[in-house]
Amino acid sequence: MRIGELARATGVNVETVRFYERKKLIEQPPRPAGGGYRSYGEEAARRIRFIRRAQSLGFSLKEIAELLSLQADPDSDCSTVRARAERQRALVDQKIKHLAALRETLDRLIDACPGAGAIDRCSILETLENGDGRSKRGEAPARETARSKR
Amino acid sequence: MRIGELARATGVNVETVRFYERKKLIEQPPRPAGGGYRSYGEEAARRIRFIRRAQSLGFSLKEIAELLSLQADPDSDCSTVRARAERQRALVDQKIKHLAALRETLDRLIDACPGAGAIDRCSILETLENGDGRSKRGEAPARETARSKR
DNA sequence: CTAACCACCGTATCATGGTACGGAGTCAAG
DNA sequence: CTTGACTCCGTACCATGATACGGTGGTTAG
Repeated sequence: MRIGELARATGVNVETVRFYERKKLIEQPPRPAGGGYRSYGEEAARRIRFIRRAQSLGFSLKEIAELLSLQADPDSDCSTVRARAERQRALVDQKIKHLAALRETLDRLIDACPGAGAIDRCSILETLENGDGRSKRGEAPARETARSKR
Repeated sequence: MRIGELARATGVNVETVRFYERKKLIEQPPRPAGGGYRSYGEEAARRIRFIRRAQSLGFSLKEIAELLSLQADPDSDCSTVRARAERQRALVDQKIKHLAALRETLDRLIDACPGAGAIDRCSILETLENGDGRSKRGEAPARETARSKR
């Protein structure tokens, strides 16, 4: 398989394949001596599908790289992988809780809104202006990139 | 108030204030003629708090800019704001559903995992390899940046 | 008056997950 | 033997939400 075929077979962009190579998520096959095109095997396709499935479970590329190296390491144990999955589940739970609280607040705001009338008496905007959206002052927005204190 | 005081008062970084200015979320006061420091009023502080509160409800800076311009437009109606909030709620609902499905899948995987044993018989990795994680082939990972087809 | 300390400003960098581009090389068909 | 399709490669760019840096200039206390 050449790279274009691989990309088509796995439903990703050619550039994405190269991107994964740069990120060491898949191995770049050597160019044939004397020049020519790289040739990819089924292994590469399986890797890419692995990556996409893991992404769909919410794993980041970094975490996926870790899963892949666990997979490659004969000394690693299934319990390690399981622990990763559990950590991921806990993160997902956290996010769900956060979103549920958000939803609550939005609900309250929407219910309190008369739904018509001049903008300067909009209860939603007023709440945003003056607070009492039950959020701590100066609260950091829930970012994806939560690299703990730097 | 000078910028540092404003930043302290609102709990954000000075650079963040400037960043919001560049993004036109808050107005940059003119420098006094003849040089000197810009002076910020309570208005600026209210704006920044507005932004942080709206962020904590899941609005992006772009959406917040829209809310702010609605607020500034005397012809706009409360119903428009309400509609934004409803759209936001729908998005939150969608994300919650997505995460709940994720959680389900992770749960199944974790339950099926023996929790110990050689990595090459790990059922979690196997599922990622061969699929049946109930996800459509070639599924796009749920990204935040969902700019519809380009 | 001068040392700290802040403000100003443009630009660079971070992380995340890609996508795009341009020029050169390769390959197969006509 | 040329054309068109593809590959290769480095680098640049997209969005998102900041944070950092360095040089210059204003301000204020001692």
